[in-house]
Amino acid sequence: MKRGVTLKDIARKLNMSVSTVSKALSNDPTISLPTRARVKKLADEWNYIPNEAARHFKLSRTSTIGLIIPDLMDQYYALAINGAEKVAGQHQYNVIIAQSHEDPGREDEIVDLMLRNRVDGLLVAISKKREDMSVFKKTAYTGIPVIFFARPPKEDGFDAVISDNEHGAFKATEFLIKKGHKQIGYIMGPESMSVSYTRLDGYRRALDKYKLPYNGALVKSVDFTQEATFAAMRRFMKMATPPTAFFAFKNYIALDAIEYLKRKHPALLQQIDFAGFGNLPLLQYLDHKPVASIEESSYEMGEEAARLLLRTIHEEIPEEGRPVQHIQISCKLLVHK
Amino acid sequence: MKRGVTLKDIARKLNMSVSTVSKALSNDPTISLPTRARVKKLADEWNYIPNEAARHFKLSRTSTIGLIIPDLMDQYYALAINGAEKVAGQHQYNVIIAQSHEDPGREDEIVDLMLRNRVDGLLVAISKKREDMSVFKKTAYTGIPVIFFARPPKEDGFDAVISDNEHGAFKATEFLIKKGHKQIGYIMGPESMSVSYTRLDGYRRALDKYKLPYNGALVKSVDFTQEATFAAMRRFMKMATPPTAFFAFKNYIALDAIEYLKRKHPALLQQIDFAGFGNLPLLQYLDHKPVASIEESSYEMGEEAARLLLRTIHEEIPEEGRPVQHIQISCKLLVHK
DNA sequence: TTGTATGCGTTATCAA
DNA sequence: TTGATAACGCATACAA
Repeated sequence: MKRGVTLKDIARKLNMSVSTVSKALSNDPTISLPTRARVKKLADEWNYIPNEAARHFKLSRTSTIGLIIPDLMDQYYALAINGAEKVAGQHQYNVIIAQSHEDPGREDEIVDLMLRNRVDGLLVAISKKREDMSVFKKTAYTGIPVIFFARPPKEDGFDAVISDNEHGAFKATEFLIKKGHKQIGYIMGPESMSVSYTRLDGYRRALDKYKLPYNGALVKSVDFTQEATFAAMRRFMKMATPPTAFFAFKNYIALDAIEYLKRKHPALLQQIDFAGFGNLPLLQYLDHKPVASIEESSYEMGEEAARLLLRTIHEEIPEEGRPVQHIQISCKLLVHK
Repeated sequence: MKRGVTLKDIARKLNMSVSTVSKALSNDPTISLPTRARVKKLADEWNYIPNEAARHFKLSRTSTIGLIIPDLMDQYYALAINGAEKVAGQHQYNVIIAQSHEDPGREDEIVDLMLRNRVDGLLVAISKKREDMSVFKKTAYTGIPVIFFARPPKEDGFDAVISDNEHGAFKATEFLIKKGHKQIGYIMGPESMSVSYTRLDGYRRALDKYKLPYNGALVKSVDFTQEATFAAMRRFMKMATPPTAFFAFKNYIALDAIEYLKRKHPALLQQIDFAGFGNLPLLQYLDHKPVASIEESSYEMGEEAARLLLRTIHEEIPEEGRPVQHIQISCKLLVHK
């Protein structure tokens, strides 16, 4: 049988009604066991495959959630997807994935596509450059819940699951202080990202707690290019008393900073410590690496986000009556070697 | 308007028929411009979102292709996805992604799910342990074309896009030979993967070409665990004349091998060269790294696979009459530093 | 230029 | 225990 066997085909062959076949296949107890068996047997022989489009259409429910991330190449998101998929699967939900490639325009299209496909809810790690949140307001308006994760929107009023960046930064800085460092630089992320500042807060709180003075000159923002990091390091190392340790916004940045030292100040390489966000599996192969990483539990974040979304989907409370929901996932300090 | 505005809602409000509204929205020239404008205006105001489930159902075509890979965390596949998505997008096809996590059972479920969702075709990088290809035969039987990529099935008779592993292995080995090495080990991948042998062929051809004898003792298979690689290295280094260079099935394996030397034979570290498959961005930060990588163009592979699939979908020739299609993507030799 | 009618495959309700 | 029927939202052939 080519072109999709349907219930009707089976019904005709067995001289029963379509509804009987439908019920038999879904194990409806009002259908006699022998009938169920006959139907299943033929369905199997004929390779019957239910048409989900028709089911969804009929049921006006897809049991599918949409997941939008900036970039699949970033393992951080890949891991979050795994977490979300696990939770979704446990509730018989499917997940469809799409990437914005950091393009807000593409992101808009994806949201539209997913709404047209009638996903039951949306999980979104927003693209870096998004300013206008109207698409998501429109989404909320249609009654499709949206949970943001990892990358919260700048604007308030949206449900979100993010890692506890402030405390992670605190822990990293504290670790360096406890190792005896008194002059600690913060290689900050882009100023356009709110997380850069959240981590700055944690850095400052650690300094405060251990009575170390805060010095603005010890904080330099970089984008994620190697050149920017090199430039920042050049300026750091020109200071009268350069930092003896650095807290890096991301470990990728720390690696570039270490690379700079390798090239320009090899003698200092052993004495200067780094700690940064993001645990990278390949770190173990490096001879010179950060002494500690702050690991964001992105798997757990994916799980939490999915859980929150499913809860919201099944919520009876109307959108308006519900308070904004925020969940923070704690970060782990990982000491290397 | 909650719960999905439909064409009917719009039609009722504007006192027209559903079909007029439908045509107006799809810019049918038989509908007058003013009517089209009125319809579009209200559709916009009311936030009309077409129900794709209904369209698919009606059109019995989803313009969607399913993409199944073992693991999203592997950037190799993530990149292939990007390539496939690009090509699919150019032909107004959507892509849905799912991971098997190397579990053939899960893989079966995914295939089933995708068939139920009536994807127009399937792109599959098969899970490592799959033996039984019956699911895919069944798929072919339903008329849904399947293109395998990256990981070809062992069995013959399936369309596939893979990288030219044989020639890649040849190039890596040749590079080591040209560097002056005469005793070159091959740290082979799992024996359950056909690629392991394909690369062995390339290795042997290079030896042949440069009149070096092939020695079975210089080939040791490992799974991807560090322990296995350590064990293999231990045996290699116990040989009367140990290899002075290694061709590694994967660079991850090469890194473990280097790690072994670091711990057990630090003196030899500088003299022993490695070359392996898979370029890793983080390689640049390593002090001890392979001298060369074979880069598989997975992006290009994704593109090719998608192109082949779309071509097959639009093919008029029936399944049976079509010869098996195979495409090879060439690999690039990348010398480091 | 617009409207009517039909059917895509499935499930749910109700009747037999 | 089974069957008839309607309905989900949309696109299309055909009629007006």
